[in-house]
Amino acid sequence: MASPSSPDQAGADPWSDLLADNRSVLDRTSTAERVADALRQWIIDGRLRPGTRLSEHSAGKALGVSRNTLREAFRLLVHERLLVHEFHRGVFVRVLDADDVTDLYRTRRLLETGAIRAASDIPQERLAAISSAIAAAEEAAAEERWLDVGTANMRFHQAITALAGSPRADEIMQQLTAELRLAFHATSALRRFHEPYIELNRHIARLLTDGDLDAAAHALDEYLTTAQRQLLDAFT
Amino acid sequence: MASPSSPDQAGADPWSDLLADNRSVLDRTSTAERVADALRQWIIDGRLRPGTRLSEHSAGKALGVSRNTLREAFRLLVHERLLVHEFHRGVFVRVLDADDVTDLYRTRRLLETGAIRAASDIPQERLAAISSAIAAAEEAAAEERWLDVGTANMRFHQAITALAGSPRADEIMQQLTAELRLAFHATSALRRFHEPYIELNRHIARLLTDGDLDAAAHALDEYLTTAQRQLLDAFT
DNA sequence: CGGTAGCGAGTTGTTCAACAATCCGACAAG
DNA sequence: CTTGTCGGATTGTTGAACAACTCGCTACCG
Repeated sequence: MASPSSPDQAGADPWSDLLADNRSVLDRTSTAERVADALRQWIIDGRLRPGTRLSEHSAGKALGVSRNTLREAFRLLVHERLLVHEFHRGVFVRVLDADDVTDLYRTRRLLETGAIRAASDIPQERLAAISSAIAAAEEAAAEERWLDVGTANMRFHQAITALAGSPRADEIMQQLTAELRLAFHATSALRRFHEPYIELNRHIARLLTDGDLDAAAHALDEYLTTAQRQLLDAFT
Repeated sequence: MASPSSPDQAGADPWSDLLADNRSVLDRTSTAERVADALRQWIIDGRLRPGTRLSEHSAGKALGVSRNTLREAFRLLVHERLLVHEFHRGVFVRVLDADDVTDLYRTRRLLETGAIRAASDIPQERLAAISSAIAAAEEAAAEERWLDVGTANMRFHQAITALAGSPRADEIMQQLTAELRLAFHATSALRRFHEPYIELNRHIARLLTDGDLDAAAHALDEYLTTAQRQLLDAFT
């Protein structure tokens, strides 16, 4: 149903656009991908703790999919570094070590400060996306929903990366932030880890709207350094 | 066989090193990954042209693996963007468009110039890796093996990225270069595309050894701009 | 007592066969 | 020339089967 048969009612122009949108939505109905989406969300939410083993048999039965399909989903998440696959031993939710955290921040610094420096003539909508993320973080903080604060905070950094205008950079950043969640959950304990950064985010956003890219990049660099140190300290 | 039971023969030290090497070789013997490696190499070499369709049945029979295993390999390469998967239609060797090329260079610029700027006190071995890549390119160029020139050229850029000292950045860069091969093969025709850049690479390497990071980053930026334009032009 | 060899249960790696869902080209009808 | 419709071919997904492997347990031996 909803077939493209219903014809020339009004001689409309904007057709192929609408089609392109729906295509991407309808096409992506693969069971393996949906399973991967679910698992990813569980990991990000912390419902699956790092180190947890995911047995193919039980996980497959729990999700109602076949073992083969589940394996396809596992492959996807292994490639995203959310799971690790040990040959003949199974897949586990990844547990990050200090080196991982260090590298994660190193890469983020590369991407985010690079995105700022590469940006010139920032479009209004990109600034709006940044502000929106900060506002969401503030709102969540006011209601003490710290997990959501973390999510909004990540959205802020993704919006920063988006300044580069590069789909690939965006995707890489998305993966990095998902990975970073593993670190948060590994340390756990700190529910208020994100709070102090909201104000800093505001500051950076202000520098960006003022067009002072260099100062913004510098502030972000410092931000990342202190955040990294704080996370590493919590790692004991 | 080769079990760690054989004990204290000689009080040898260099054991775990040798183990770590072989472990990575022996452990990762997954059929799917080996299939993916083979396919990846074929794509990079240009033996599988962009747009080629890979039917599960025939490809599986050709490689002597089951359909399920082949699917796992496909998933891997789809995630690396070397293949595209269209639902219920099959997998194809990816064909890049102009936007892809633009974005590829945008991301490279982010990573490579960022790596240079982030580097301070470049270790000797990293400089050696860069020089080695250039030397390999010169050698291949002298013998007119242009495909190898391209490979060496990519190695140069990977060595540049390695200045950041980030495993993740390295891996991202490796993926980007593999993807870029698709563009080269899509345009084909230009066998001498890489040649003029060897000298430029030398120039950048010299700036790096002199410690003039800013100039190096700037030169690389220009390099990428012209390379991008040239590739886009060849795209017609 | 310590270590080690081997057994066995459970899990993963891989293949195979089957069926449902879907795409594609061809052919017929308007 | 467009629009249904049909059938073959391919993909999506499942379930079962067997081989290969890991891990904990036990019994054996020094």
